[in-house]
Amino acid sequence: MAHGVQIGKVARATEMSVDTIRFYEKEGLLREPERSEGGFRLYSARDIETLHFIHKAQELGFSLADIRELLLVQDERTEACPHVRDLIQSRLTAVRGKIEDLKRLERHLKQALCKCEDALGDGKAGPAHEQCPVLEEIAGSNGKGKG
Amino acid sequence: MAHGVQIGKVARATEMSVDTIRFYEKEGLLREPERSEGGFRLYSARDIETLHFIHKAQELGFSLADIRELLLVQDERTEACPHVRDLIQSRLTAVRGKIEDLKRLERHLKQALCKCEDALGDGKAGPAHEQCPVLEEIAGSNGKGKG
DNA sequence: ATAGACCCTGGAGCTGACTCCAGAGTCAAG
DNA sequence: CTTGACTCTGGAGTCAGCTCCAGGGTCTAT
Repeated sequence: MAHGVQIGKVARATEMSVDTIRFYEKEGLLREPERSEGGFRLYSARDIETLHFIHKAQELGFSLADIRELLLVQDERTEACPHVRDLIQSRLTAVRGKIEDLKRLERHLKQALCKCEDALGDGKAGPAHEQCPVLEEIAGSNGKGKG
Repeated sequence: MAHGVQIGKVARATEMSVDTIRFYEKEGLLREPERSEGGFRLYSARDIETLHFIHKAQELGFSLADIRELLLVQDERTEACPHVRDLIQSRLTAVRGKIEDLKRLERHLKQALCKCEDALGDGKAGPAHEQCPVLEEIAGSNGKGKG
């Protein structure tokens, strides 16, 4: 076993599960590794790099489909950039949109939480409210949403 | 048909699909509405309010399971607040974490994009790069990630 | 009575990214 | 040679939140 590491070790090294690694292979993200005589997968350092790449790219919000493309591009090592740039551009736009959404969401939740705590603070030994103010608010403000 | 609106109209009013509304009923988010003689669902104004509530709560990032709870709490209209507060609190924490993640992601993507554009800018009529700098970077920085 | 729009049920299918399983084979150590 | 850890395959299952479908029934207008 001079060349290649068994899948279990790779799994431990990359903090992925064995199943996940096989899954990536099946999905075309990881090339088919060499095999031992008995048929065990034997991975090279390069494969482990690929797995790290996948992990990183995933953290950057790329889907596995995106990553498959990135990896292809990496292999062809030709004019990758325009395509990669577009991928990144669209990712970036999406991420920015999401951040805005979440900030709005955060504001709403913060308000809701304040109301909740106000209500709880004053009704110490026996709540006099008919209804939770937060629920009322979610229910109440019908109509606009996109603004 | 004095009482109740058919599902199609409700769908249009709430901008949900007919299937979605039936799905919410099946999932216990929407109570079973009255029926016409022939078996058509007939919704009341209150049902439509519930659907708006679901929509709003979803926008606030609550899962359908959360929303089911919120709705239950709403019905019991007793001491809802502590429970609701906890739900909101955990939502808020999650949202804040996500915002941080996304901001980090945004920075990375921005950097990546800059590199891409630099590379494209100079290799106008025939790229002299062996490899896209962005891909190299994703691949390169192995090791730390949580810091 | 009939056309056409609408609605019914239930059950399957979809997306994305895994996760789990059974039953069989392989490998390293003692 | 046996034990026990590891690996193999193929396929099914999971989660959330829908979405679609067939094969029928209902409602309304003419």
